[in-house]
Amino acid sequence: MKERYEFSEIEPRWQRYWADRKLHSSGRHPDKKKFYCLEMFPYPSGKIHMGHVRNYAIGDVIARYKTMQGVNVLHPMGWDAFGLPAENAAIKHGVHPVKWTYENIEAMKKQLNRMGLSYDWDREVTTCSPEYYKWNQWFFIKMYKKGLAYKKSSYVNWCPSCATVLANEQVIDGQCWRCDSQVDQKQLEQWFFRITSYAEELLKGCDELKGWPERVVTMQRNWIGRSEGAEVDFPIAGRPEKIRIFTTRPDTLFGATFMCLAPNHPLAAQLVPDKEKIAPLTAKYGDYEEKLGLFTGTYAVNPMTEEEIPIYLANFVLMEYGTGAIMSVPAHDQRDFEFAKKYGLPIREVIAPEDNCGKPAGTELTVAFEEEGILVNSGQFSGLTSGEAKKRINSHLESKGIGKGTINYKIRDWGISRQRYWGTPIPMIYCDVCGTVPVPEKDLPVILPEDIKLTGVGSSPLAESPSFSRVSCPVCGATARRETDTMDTFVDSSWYFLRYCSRKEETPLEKSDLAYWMPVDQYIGGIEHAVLHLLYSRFFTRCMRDLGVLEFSEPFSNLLTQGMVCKETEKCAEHGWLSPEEVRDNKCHICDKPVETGRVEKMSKSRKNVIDPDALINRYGADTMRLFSLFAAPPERDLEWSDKGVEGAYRFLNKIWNIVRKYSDGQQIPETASSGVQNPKAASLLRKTHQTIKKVTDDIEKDYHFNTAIAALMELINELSSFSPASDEDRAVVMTAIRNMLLMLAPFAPHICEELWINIGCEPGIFNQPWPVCDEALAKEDEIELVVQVNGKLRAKLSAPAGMSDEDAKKLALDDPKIMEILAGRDLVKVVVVQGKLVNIVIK
RNA sequence: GCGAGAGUGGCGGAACUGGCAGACGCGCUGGCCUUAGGAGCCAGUGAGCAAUCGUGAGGGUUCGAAUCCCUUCUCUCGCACCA
Repeated sequence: MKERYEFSEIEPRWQRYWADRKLHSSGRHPDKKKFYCLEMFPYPSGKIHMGHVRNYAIGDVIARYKTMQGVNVLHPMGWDAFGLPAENAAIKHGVHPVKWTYENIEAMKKQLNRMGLSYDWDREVTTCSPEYYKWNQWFFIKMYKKGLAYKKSSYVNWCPSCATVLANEQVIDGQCWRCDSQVDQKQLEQWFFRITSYAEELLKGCDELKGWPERVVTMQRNWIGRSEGAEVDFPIAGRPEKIRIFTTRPDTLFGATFMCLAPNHPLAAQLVPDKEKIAPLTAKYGDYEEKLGLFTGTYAVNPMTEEEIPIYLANFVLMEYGTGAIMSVPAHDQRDFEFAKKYGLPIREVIAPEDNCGKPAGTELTVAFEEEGILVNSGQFSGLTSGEAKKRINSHLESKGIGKGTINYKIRDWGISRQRYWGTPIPMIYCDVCGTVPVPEKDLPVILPEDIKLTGVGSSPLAESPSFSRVSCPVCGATARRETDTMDTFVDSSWYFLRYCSRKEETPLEKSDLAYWMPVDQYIGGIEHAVLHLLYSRFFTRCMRDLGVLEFSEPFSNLLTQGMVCKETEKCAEHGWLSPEEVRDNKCHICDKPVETGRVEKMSKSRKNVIDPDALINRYGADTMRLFSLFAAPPERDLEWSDKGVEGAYRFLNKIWNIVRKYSDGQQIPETASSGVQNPKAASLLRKTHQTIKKVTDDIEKDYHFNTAIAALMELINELSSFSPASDEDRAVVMTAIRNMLLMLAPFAPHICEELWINIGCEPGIFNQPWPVCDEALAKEDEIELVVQVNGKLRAKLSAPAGMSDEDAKKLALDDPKIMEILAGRDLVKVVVVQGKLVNIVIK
């Protein structure tokens, strides 16, 4: 065995070993329990960062641990390969997105393999390959036919100078990222997925997400934003139109003393033709610093009281929510209250607090009473509770044909059209004769053409390609035109986890494969996808279910949102942010000025507080990098990077190397697991070994708290290294400890464990070994430390036999000389005994 | 403003169901070894001379509170005039 721990020799060798034997290749074994372990696939930017390292290290430990538990594990990886950066690279450097993307994938795959991750690369998915996006198109057509994909007019960011559509991330402070021109909103016909049809189901499904962090579920609920209420039509005095409003408080209808419209409500421009007057409202639209209103000069009729009430335009009323118009009930809505006070509008109480015997406040209100209560001043409905009144008023509205109870959602339909090149072509054809026609299934995929010039100027890149857009109509054969927009890349990531389940090219969604592997047992990724990606995936899964592709609704049983990787920032007064390499002895490498150490923040290129995983592997090896990122914090919490901490992890691995070397002198010592070991120190080591098995297993099972699992292994090593065996039996205990320690450390630091495993004379392939099982009898302490408190304060620690009775414990404590001294001359009130742990003596 | 999470040594973090606060690691101190140490090994390390005091602050429940309850402060994240 080598004297030194040479990770740079060991790691590639074992990576080759795993790959050559296809050790991570998974197949169906219906008799075995399955486990689908999935990490969010990366965008192939070309380089992995510490966030990836942490994410994938966590997933890899779980996958390897489950494998050792004898579970059939699926652990795939792929590439979220469509997207804007490839297009930007093309515009800036003239590299074709295809070349750029595939080269990046190659580079990143190498990096991932250097980390020693246990992926089944046979199942690799690359979303920009026609083999993959063909199915995006297939789904799109299926959804179109079910009415779940439709077209409507919507706004996009438009740069007038580049004459192009901009993605949201290309708009910086309202300006174009390339030319700084002011960005306009332009109306375009675009494709949408009708996610609102599933709003109710997606919301109800939230209750089933028991394995998700509560805050993610809450964010999804808020995003869907369900509220129950009513829609009511208010006639306009002297005009034919009606104003439809949405309210969650139909019980307050009698208190509506005015109305407000959003400044961009379609009626606003008709009621106030002078645009100049509306401008100040538009300028402060949605700005909740102050409430601004403008009287339109027109009145509406409150359908309950028949009163004429003024119609205002108001900056706080949003066109995006509800109907863009509200009835204003100043007595029972704080916003309306403030508005009424400002503009001198009448305030009428129609709800009285229940505990006030159903009487209105009497004195003038200083704030709105927003709670529910008893109706007053409400005609036939007076005296009812709010809850009852809502029902009756809703049916009253319905019988009169002026409104009805409705449910409103914040969630909007999902706009998927992108006026970009590097995405899935939307498989639709526009024919002057037949109208909008889907591409026939047999003609899929609609291939993204490669002979395209990307300039960043002009309309959608595909629209500039006549060979792409000109097509004959699949129905009538007439000359027609293809849709030239591409799909949002969130479409790609909404079902990639399904694609991994099958290997066959032609049946990407083999039902039996999906039935076996899905749902994902553990999904791991960043919190930044709490809403969009995870919600879209839940939506897609339901659509597929309704298309008969699969038979479940929730794709991810358990979700772990890992924390960010952070590091302190360093800044030079003259040269700005500095990377770790640019700081020497706390001084700037350019000007030698002292460096200011800033707060700990998420690693980011712009703040230069990044660590390059490749450099780290070169210096310490993948096992050290993995170990540190798992040890420094529990997975769900933010991790603060520490160079010294990395060295600590490296030291730990070296320590293990040296211990194993000390005992692997070529001759094999039989191991033991029996009780009745003579040497008490050896017995203690054996006990510690089994206690560690229990602790490590529990820590992994319980919330994947790898940091404490690793700490337990460190404790075992510490005890192991301070033990000097004197007999064969002692040496056998040492081998038991080493063997189990290697098995438990293997998921965290797989390479070194494989290497040491063969060095203690075992057959190669530590991951073929079962996970160790704790022998409770051996783990049990035969002597305990009995803590003695007097009035809750620690006064003595006595050693006592395990399993002693409470009476004996009490006696032992009271008989202790030190305790007797304290108790002398005091009244004994009572004695509390905690079985096998503690005695608390209460005295006066 | 609303909602969620967090606050523990010099630092990252431990502490089961209320039962020895500070596991493990980093750093620091001393020693050994060494031509040398930013290597390795050994010992120590919450504060305080002590009695004691210590888990953001204040109160409460309890024989006993980092843990449960109330009040309050700070930080992080999410939502935010949602009618």
